[in-house]
Amino acid sequence: MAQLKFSRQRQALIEELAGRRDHPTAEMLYTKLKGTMPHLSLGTVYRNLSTLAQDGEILRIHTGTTDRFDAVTREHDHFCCEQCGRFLDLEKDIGGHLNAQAEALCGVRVAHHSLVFYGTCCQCQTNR
Amino acid sequence: MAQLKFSRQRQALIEELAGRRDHPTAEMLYTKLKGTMPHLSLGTVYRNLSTLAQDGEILRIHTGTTDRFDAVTREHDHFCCEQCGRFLDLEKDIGGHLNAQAEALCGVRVAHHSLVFYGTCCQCQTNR
DNA sequence: GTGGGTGCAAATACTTTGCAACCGA
DNA sequence: TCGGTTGCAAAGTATTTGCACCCAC
Repeated sequence: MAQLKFSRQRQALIEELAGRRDHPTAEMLYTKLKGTMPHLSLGTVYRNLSTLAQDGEILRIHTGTTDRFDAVTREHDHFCCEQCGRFLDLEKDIGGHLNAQAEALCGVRVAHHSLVFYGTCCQCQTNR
Repeated sequence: MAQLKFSRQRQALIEELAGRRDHPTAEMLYTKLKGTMPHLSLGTVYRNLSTLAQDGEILRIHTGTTDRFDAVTREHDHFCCEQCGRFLDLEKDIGGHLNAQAEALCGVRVAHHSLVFYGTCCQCQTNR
């Protein structure tokens, strides 16, 4: 992979993502940044998010529907509400446990930041 | 949701899935069954897999790329090799742990069978 | 000037859906 | 017969990619 060159778009993306805790989708970031950068394109957003995620600068979280992104790369997991889509942080206190098991079973180390727990959040449970 | 009626296609799908341990994709099941049911369509496969998963008869596993399906609904987790796509079962001995944390944090119960751990399997690690 | 980055649009990958014909109860 | 199911094709959603132009170095 070649050397990264500075770009206004990537910089804005990094700063925007770092400033929020709601694990936005590519579309959400695009819509927000489009306000100040009218010519920004969705392809550019995806391109940069993919690059940054590959370089480990940010997290890309697969959810089954739309991927979410997270500037917090400290090891932690996530909870996704299957009803309302709310996406929350979970602290990680079970990493060692998981890795021990995965390693014993198939000789791997589990990638950090890779867990999403699905369920129904308290709000949605109340509304049922 | 209306009452399910018997169908050859759904029956074949259930049996095929029950007979394998490789967590096939919809496409893989379609290709296999197409051999004995030439008129089978991919839409039917997806339709039935979605129904069965909703009814809890089978598991639908989101992987970030193509969804995988599993006839084993006993509570367990999965490991996905990000390099070769190998998809393995992990036994579950941490369910209580996870649920306790999730419940304390956001008042939810985590859905069963929902975890996929990403990493690099031993084969792929050797080849690097 | 050169090579990486961008905008735009088209393409891709996966999955769902509308509809008329079909089939199980 | 009635209503769920199918096959087929078209649509939908999320993401990637080709290409000509642009800009950081």
